[in-house]
Amino acid sequence: METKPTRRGSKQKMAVLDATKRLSNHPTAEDIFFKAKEEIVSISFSTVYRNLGILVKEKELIPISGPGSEIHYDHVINNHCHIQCRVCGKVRDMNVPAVDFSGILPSDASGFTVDGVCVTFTGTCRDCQVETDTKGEQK
Amino acid sequence: METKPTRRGSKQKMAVLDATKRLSNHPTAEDIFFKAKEEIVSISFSTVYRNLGILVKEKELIPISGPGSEIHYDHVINNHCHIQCRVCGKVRDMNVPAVDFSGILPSDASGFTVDGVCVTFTGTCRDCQVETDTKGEQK
DNA sequence: ATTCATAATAGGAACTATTCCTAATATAAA
DNA sequence: TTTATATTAGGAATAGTTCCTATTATGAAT
Repeated sequence: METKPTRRGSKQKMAVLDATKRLSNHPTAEDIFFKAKEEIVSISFSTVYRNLGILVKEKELIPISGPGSEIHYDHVINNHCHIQCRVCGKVRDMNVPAVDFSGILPSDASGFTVDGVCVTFTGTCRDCQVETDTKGEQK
Repeated sequence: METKPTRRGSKQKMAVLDATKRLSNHPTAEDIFFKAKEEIVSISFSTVYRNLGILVKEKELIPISGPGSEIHYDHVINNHCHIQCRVCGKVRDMNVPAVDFSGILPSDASGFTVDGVCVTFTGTCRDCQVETDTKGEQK
């Protein structure tokens, strides 16, 4: 059968994807919610979460999780690394080659099948370095 | 034990560290709480969390965060990779060389200072593969 | 040993991110 | 138009973690 005319792209789902792309720098679900609200005022948080989950399964987005509890989303789906600021939680891309997990042997993974890898560096972003300096802190 | 208790290592803090070591395989705060309870019945969740935070700062433990929301803790503090099962959340060590971030240039990190890296592979552990097969699923 | 200042505690409330539930609505196919 | 089903908004529920507070334990100084 050819293209099944199902509801593959509801307005809300498209709004979620668009919002993520327009924000462009690893937004959280909350960021995406407010951005999508600009298009569809009535959109709800659960709709955002549900569609984010769907878009991740469809490989339109990748989730990034680091030391913070929030999940960030990236519409750039090629294999690359991220760095997250320990202070403010901000996430940025890194210009270092991503880990290639295609060569990982089953034995290396102690019985696991491997389907992905998430490389997240941690550190302090420029803004937060400045703030720390200003306060003369060091903890 | 009869060693003089100092402020630096309260009974509870030591119980938290011991529990993590005895569990040995990347326990969550909850796992550690119940294990530590075997030593100190009255220990509370907040004491576990507070001491886990302290132990991480003191570099006695490292926190592991992956696709799931829970933080796992590792008492093996040398640089190594982990793999987490998408289905059950289990974490295991990986026999692949860890990413060496000592050569990361500031320019690569777009103004960030880099202080660590977390490499977490994702996949499905043997147990969960079996369960999936049993159910005849494939998603 | 008693007093004192303070570090650490237990317990629980509060918080945050996320998931779940349900009745209502929108959509495509018949 | 009718029907079956996907999707929705809204809010309740959950899970993991942090925060708050009165109380207790500790080491130092008397």
